[in-house]
Amino acid sequence: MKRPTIAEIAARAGVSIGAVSYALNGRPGVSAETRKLILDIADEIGWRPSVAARSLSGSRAHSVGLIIARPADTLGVEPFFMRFIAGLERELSGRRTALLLQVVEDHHAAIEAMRLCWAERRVDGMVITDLWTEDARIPVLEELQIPAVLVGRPRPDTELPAVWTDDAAAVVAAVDYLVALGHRRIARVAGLPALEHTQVRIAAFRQAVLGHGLGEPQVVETDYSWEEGMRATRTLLSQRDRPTAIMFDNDVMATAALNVAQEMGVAIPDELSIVAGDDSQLCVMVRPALTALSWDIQAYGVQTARVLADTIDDRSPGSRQVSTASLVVRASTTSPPA
Amino acid sequence: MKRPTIAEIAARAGVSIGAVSYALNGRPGVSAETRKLILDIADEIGWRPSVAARSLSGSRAHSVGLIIARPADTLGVEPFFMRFIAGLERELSGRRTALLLQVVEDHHAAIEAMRLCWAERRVDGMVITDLWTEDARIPVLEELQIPAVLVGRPRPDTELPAVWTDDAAAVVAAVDYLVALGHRRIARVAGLPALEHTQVRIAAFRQAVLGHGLGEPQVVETDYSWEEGMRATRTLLSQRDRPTAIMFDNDVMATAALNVAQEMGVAIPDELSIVAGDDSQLCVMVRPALTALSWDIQAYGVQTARVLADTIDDRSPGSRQVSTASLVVRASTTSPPA
DNA sequence: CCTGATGACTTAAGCGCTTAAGAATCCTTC
DNA sequence: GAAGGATTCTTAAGCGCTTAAGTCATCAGG
Repeated sequence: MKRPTIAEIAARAGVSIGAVSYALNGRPGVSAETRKLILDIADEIGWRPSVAARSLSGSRAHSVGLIIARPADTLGVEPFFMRFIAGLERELSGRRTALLLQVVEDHHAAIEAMRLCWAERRVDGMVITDLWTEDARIPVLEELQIPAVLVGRPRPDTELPAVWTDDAAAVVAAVDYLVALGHRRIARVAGLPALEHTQVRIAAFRQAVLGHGLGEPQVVETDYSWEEGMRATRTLLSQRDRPTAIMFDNDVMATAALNVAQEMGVAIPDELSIVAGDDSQLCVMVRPALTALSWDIQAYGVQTARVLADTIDDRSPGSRQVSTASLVVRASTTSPPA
Repeated sequence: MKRPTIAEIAARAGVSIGAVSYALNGRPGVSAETRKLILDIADEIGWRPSVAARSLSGSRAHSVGLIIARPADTLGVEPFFMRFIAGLERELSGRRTALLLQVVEDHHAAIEAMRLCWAERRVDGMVITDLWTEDARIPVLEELQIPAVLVGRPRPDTELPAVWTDDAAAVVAAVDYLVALGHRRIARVAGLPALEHTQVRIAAFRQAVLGHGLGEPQVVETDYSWEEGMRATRTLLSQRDRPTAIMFDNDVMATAALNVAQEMGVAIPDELSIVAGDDSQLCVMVRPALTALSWDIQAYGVQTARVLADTIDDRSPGSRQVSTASLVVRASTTSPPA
């Protein structure tokens, strides 16, 4: 029941382990005949290389790391990560690379986890999500020279490749849509202000609204949670000149808004249009179903894995953009009340 | 910029690498003085053991595997896994053990992934979720003698330890609650019939209903998805003597029911009471908020990690039961119409 | 003072694989 | 027919760590 090693293959084939290694790795130095014999034996006894051994000599861990920094209870409802991970996997499994997942409480713990993971040589590279405007992980990645790919737009403060989607364009499209419906007072409930993409979206939103000559729009910042979505919506709807449309930075908060509106007697979509910043089953589950910015998260994961693999192999892939989100119109948006 | 090794520590401390190894592992054979010196140096140069090297000699990978078999798009909305993983991590990180996550399409692929993962010596053990009544993974685990823990009740077909929650008791409690409210026609929308816990819950449900002298109850089987939740609800509500209460096997389907009911003009909870089988933010997000069976998934993860660690260390921990789900009453249940 | 135990190390083998360097064989080529 | 070059292997070192076995003081007991 011992797991077979190349030594066993070598013994059976009557050659040295060196020859076996060459054969199995498709390198020159063995005749076609011998190679076939070795491969056949390996196949027969079900041999698989020990990652530990390969890592030790080849100095490759054959794994990549993903560290998610979120308080545990916020996790789960956000469908983003599971989709993204599924995408990563789809690409990684073909490359015989494993995904090491870590869930930690906060940014600080994430950096510690990163350092540890790297020091223990557990991974060859890392996927960095939830980028902050000022992100303390970047200098650490550079200091330790960790191959990594940023899930977010390319940054001036690093050479690290990024995989990104044109958030700005998507936000602009949504604003254009609302304006075309006749809305003049459009507000935004943004996510964590420390996150880079939050800022990008806010900026795009402002520009779009100003571009339509609608004056400085209102933007409320939150932490992406259900609770803050409720709070923000309440704040916005309690004002005198309350907005006729609100764009939310994710689907969870948009759902929260639905409840607040009901509670406050604000009809949706007749008195208030709502756009969710992420699309997921959640948007279809609620009534009215939510108009949302929909993007292919799994494809995002696939691309990310590819760029990371290239980075690890020193093929410096450069940043890559994936398709822009598209607006899926459902029942939560319509023209504003006369 | 090279990562430090024990050889460097040995050189600096003026001792052999053997001594360093003993000191760092807290084993006898070095004086307190020398030990302190070594530890200080290790700390100073930021040494961390290379997992690869430890794995090779110690024959421990210091990782455990979790393989999730779900079509990618079903993933995400179900908050279960993220919570569960967060629980696993909380326990594992303290044990310097990493979590290797794999997401595959189906059961068959899961078995392949298991075999590969084990053959490559990537993990020391595995967490097995979504157990089937007849589960092809069990014989494989036994054949390869893979340490594993089953997330589900102990089984007669294996010695593998299980971490489980008393699903039956929870279901019975929910039925009792509905009966106490006055319901006499209670139906159940169950999850995947191939899954073991689905069967357990169905059996408990039947028994409870029969025990109250309410006759054979109606049970519809589904795949846990939103779509089938809709379909099942439609089926149940289109009958002549339609149920006055329905218990769903998860939160997603219960949410779907809310929509179907609205669509069919069935008032909730006045004309139909709904109980969700899982609790999550989702249950609070919808209107009316859903009465649900709530259980501490994170704690489940923690216990699972513990039992797995013990299994790996050969401390044959035996199965462990975690706290039973409790019924959280919200707005979706009330007495049946007169 | 010698014996035997104990403590504090060192030595060296080994985990399973990669890979540079060496050896043996065969084929060219002038 | 000898030198040079391929081709096909073997040898052995090394990756960073663990650990059984060996060495050498030191010290208590008789």
